[in-house]
Amino acid sequence: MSQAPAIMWFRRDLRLRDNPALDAALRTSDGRIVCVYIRETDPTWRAMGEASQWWLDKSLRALSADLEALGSQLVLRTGSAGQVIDALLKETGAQSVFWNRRYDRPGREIDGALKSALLAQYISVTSFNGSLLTEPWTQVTGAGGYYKVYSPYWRAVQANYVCPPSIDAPLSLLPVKAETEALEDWQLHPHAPDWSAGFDAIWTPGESNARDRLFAFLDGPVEIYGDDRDRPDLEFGTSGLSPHLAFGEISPAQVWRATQNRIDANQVDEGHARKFLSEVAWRDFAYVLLFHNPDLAEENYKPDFDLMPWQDDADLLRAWQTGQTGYPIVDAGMRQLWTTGWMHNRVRMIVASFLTKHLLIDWRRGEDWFWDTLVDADPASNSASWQWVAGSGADAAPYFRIFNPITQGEKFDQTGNYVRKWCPELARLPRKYLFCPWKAGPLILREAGITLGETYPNPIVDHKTGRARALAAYDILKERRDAA
DNA sequence: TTTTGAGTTGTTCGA
DNA sequence: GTCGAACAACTCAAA
Repeated sequence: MSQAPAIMWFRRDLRLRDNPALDAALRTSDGRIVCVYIRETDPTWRAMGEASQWWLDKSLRALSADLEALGSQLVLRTGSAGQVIDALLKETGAQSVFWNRRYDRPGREIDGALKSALLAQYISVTSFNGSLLTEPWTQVTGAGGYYKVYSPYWRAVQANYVCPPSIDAPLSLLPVKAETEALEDWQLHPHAPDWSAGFDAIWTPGESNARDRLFAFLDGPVEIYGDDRDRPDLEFGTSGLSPHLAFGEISPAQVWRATQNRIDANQVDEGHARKFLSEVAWRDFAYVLLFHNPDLAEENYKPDFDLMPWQDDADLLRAWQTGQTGYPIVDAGMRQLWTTGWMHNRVRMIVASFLTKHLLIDWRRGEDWFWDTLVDADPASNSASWQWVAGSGADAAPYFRIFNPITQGEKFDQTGNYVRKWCPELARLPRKYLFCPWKAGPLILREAGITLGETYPNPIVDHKTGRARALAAYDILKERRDAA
């Protein structure tokens, strides 16, 4: 007697291994699983940015191929989740639905409503933690609230987290007939214009590539991660796992397990490896903040910041977006982002500080741009990190911490190769002037083939002036607050 | 309830 | 070049 099929609803968990919802669906259905990805049309949904859609396109392709190799298929549907799932239940006779949980407000609302509706029809619904180490409500302070400071949060995670045993991918699946839309028709690959030409050289979406990246990282770079993670001039200073994690092609539990195994076997330096795990836990921490502050992408975490005198300036914003600020480390970062869909973490902080402090532009403009252009754009990390830099966030940088875009370049782009790669018009400058070309004399500029204001912009704001103006803005903020 | 110590990622200035 | 102190005031977490 064959059991009824089960529906596995894939979201940001595009993998077959270590997928608790898929595993449970398998056990319920003897392998007769309807695997579906829904292009959701709910109006509360924040549409993915173009770079993320590029990634999604390739990731769905990879998942689809993996499922076909097991004898199944990936069903693609467009519509509201409720209608799509309802239709699939009717078409296939499935009697149970499985998914891994999400934590942003639209996602929770959609899932919660669907779950109630299905249970009312006696359809079984089971959800799992497939995307985080620990879920946002599990780490509780002595006073019973959620953690708002990372260090004690990390201590709690280390004390409480028990990494679950790994789950194998299904060995085989049975086909269940269901119509699917064609991925090509979704047109996820950027068009008008297609600015993704540089992505392919860096990224290969998909589960097997995510694992390759993890193990390549654990086989070498992790050994000195604590030092090299801040070096944008190194290709393998960081793991490069962020987009794979954002789409769930690999789970943080898999990352934890593999790293912990290396620690236990004394194959890696424990301090450096734990530093890496603490960065993975930062991703969880961002989800804690998002879960308890669903407006994190739109509203200041600290309401005081509603009084901040931001400046609206479309030209300055455009100069920042296009990498034409006249500060080489900032421009290098923004061009790397535009070309590859990714930016090194250290440089993200520098460009974010520059936008919100030197230019006094609202962090939401930066968050929007990153959301559209990052392949790893994540609803929790993106907003939590922008607010952290801007000073409006939880456990944020003190207001007087204004990154100096010259000394940051000198300190972290140690070889200068980062700026030389992304700002090739400056490549012939001696390192002494690489991060501040306007300080070079006319002879040096001429020898380097640079005409400031023509081949490379003059700084759009003077560092000292910009810093003083940002500090003055915080004074205004304080005055307004105290007056209120 | 009160108290105490601490808080991812920095910069500048002056000795 | 290198080093330590000052930069404010506040919130958080735990004793």
